[in-house]
Amino acid sequence: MDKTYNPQGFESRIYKRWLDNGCFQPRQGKAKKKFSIVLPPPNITGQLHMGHAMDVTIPDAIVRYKRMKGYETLWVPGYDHASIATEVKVVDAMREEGLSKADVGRDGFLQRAWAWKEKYGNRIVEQLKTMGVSLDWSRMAFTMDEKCSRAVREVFVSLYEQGYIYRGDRITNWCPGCKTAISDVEVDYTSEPSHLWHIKYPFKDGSGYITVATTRPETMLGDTAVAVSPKDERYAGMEGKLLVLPLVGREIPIVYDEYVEADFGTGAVKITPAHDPNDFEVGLRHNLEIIRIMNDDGTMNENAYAYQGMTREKARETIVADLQAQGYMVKIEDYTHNVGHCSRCKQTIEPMVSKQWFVKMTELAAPAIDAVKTGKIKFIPKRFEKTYFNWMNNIRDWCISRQLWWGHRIPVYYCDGCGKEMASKTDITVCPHCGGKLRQDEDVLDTWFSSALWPFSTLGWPNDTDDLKKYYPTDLLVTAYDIITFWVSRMIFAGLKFMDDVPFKDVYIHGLVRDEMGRKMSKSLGNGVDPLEVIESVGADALRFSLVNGIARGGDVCFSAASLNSYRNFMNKLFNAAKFVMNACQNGYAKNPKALTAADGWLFGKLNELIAEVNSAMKKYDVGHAAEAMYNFIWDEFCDWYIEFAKVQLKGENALNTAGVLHYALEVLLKLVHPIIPFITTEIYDSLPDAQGELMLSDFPKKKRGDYAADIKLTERLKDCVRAVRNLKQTNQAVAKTPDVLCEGDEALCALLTAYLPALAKTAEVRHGSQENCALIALDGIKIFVPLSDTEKERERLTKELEKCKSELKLAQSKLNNAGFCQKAPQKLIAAEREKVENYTARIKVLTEKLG
RNA sequence: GGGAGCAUAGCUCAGUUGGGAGAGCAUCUGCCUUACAAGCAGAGGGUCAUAGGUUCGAGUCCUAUUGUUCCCACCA
Repeated sequence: MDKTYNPQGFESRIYKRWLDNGCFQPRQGKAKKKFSIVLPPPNITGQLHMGHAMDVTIPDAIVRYKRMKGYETLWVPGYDHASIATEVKVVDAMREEGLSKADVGRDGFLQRAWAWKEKYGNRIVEQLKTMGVSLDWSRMAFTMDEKCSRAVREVFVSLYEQGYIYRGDRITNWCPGCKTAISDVEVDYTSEPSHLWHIKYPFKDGSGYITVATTRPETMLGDTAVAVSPKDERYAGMEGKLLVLPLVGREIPIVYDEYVEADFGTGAVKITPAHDPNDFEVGLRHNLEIIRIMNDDGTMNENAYAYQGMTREKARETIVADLQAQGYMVKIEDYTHNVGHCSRCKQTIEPMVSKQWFVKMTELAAPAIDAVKTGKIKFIPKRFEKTYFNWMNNIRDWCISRQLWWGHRIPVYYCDGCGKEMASKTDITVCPHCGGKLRQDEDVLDTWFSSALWPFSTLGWPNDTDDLKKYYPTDLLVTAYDIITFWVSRMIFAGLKFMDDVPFKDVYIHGLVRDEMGRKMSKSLGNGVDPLEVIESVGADALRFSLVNGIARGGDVCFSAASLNSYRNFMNKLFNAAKFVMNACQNGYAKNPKALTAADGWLFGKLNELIAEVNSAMKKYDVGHAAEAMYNFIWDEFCDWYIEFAKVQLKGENALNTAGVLHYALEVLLKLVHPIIPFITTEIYDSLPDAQGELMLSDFPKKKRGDYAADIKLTERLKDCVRAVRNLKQTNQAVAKTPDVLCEGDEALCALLTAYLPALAKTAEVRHGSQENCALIALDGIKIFVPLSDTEKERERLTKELEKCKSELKLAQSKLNNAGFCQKAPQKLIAAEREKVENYTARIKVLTEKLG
């Protein structure tokens, strides 16, 4: 072992050893049960960030715990092809060479994309390893590898043939930057100042006009009606009346539709079915013409009259100017509204009609809702079920086609000969119906289509593999709350549909990692903390501990340098405690240590309590609670108390046994805390005398047999006495630096004071007896006398303490005098209050006597 | 507009089925005690957002209010 804690010196060495020894592969254990879990696949474009670090630390702690508990444990790694994100990066890279997608063509582009994936895809994987994750790398999966692609095809064709997948003209969120449809969840809305333009739409018969209000005047070119509320008296009897569209001259009707609210704007809405989702619905109801006025890149198309070729922004500007010039503009109000932006390229989303593929969701969602309702799947914390239900109950059809090249190409073929359309699990070129030539659909699938299958595609489905039989359904999914809708809900319906069983039993939702000021870590703010830099400076264990601590409520975690520092210090503490133990064992130690002293028994008993607490927390996946309990135990109980006791005992006749107790306790603690901080524990365990095998493959500690209640009680009283003497020494200058101490009362306690007090509170010898001119410490069953050079201050202290005792006594008595309390409170509490009365009465007597 | 979370020490947060509030950091004081100064010991600091209610008893349960954060919807 090194002289100081130096994680850089051993973390990578230990990880390599785990890999070489195949420690992460499942093996049968004592529990005769399996525990399986899949990793949320990070994007191949990604660099490790704190979100990943969190995604990985919690399950790793749980997986390591289960493994040590004797479960046959499998944690499946993999990564995601990230269709749109990757395509954007590859396009960017090509642009630097002066090339576009059109220049290189589909095949050329895909070649480049795969090359890109080969080059960068592994980066995130290597970065994950520095976190110490015990993923079974031999089962590494990729959403576009052969296995996963086969699953995607199987699912698509099956859904297609069962009629769940259809193609249709629908309004989608069109991104003119990425030139593809994107799903609702890929749109970010921001509130932006703009205007509400009020425009005159004259009647054809010359009898005046209607004023419509709009936030997007450029879309008027595609208007095919004006809608009003049927209840709006201002427009009574006008249904079907024709208007003349300004600048265009097209005649459009007034329609009545419930969607319009009479009290907003002018009560009249221009209807542009091709460029607004609500208008589209109105259009369907009234059988209106759909006129698309923009190209895929957001410029105005051939339906845009004089404005053809202009950008959206330019067209708006020009149209507004023209309307004003021709007297159609009634007024322009300032107006703030929400504008959608592409979450990838940030361009303004254009709702636009286009031909897209959809999955019918209502029927598929029903069993998925049921699975959570009936408790087959549990969310932890439970409140996230509401998010899930809210989403699933209002589910809309899922637009699964993307106008991109990087991804799973939609396996639908069109025959030029007979015009038939078919989906196929394998690539086909000749029409099975007429022998004609087939064309495959140009679009690719939404990335989430393949990740929805992750829990079974990674295990080999649609083949009936051993992995699938053994490990599906998985036991747990750990992820952040921001992808419940994207991903969790889709895995659930896919699992139920194709595996006829839930994909996982528990969903552990954790919060997001924020910065010290509570802001989301983001590239644009530049406030992201790089986990790799953290590992470089303080080690992976300190990072893991700081991520795991304080995640109790599924709330967000603020990552601060201060707390990271305190966990780094904790690692140092553990390291040094281990050094002390090793030193103590140098001259041998008892292999089966016994509770020869009260302190020994106290430690055994407290360790037993800790083991129970950690087990119960880990069973509930409450890693944060377990971590906190161990932190406090190792620092306070083990280091600050037992090691100090041990320093005394090691000088005496029980030295070998004491060394054995230390050895035992350290081994138990290393095993307990290993799941959270695997590196440092392994490094120390390796150095422990007589350690055998890999710590991560060893059995989780069990309670030591024996009843230690009495030892615990006695030692806690000893601790009280030590603290009281320390306090006295610090607060009263009339006490000598190493005072003589006398005590009388409880024999056993007096003996302990004689043994330990000189070392722990820096006193001279402790003898039996009593003395005048002393500070008096009166605790339960014992009196401690410390000589004073000046008794003035001591009188003050005693008076204060007497007052305190009296008020405590009064409080306890008033509780016991309360009839309601005595009748309804549990017996244990009543007894405790009675004991208080006894103790305080005794102490008051002693103090009163002393004060004279 | 709909829904959810949060409000506790100067700061960041714990507080498990209701039984007299805790930690880390920061502050102050004393210690180089041979595992650790990345440490040890001691101390100060909170009307648990506000107002009601249930209860023998409320930080904890209920209602309302205020502040704050997030999710969903996307009203021209």
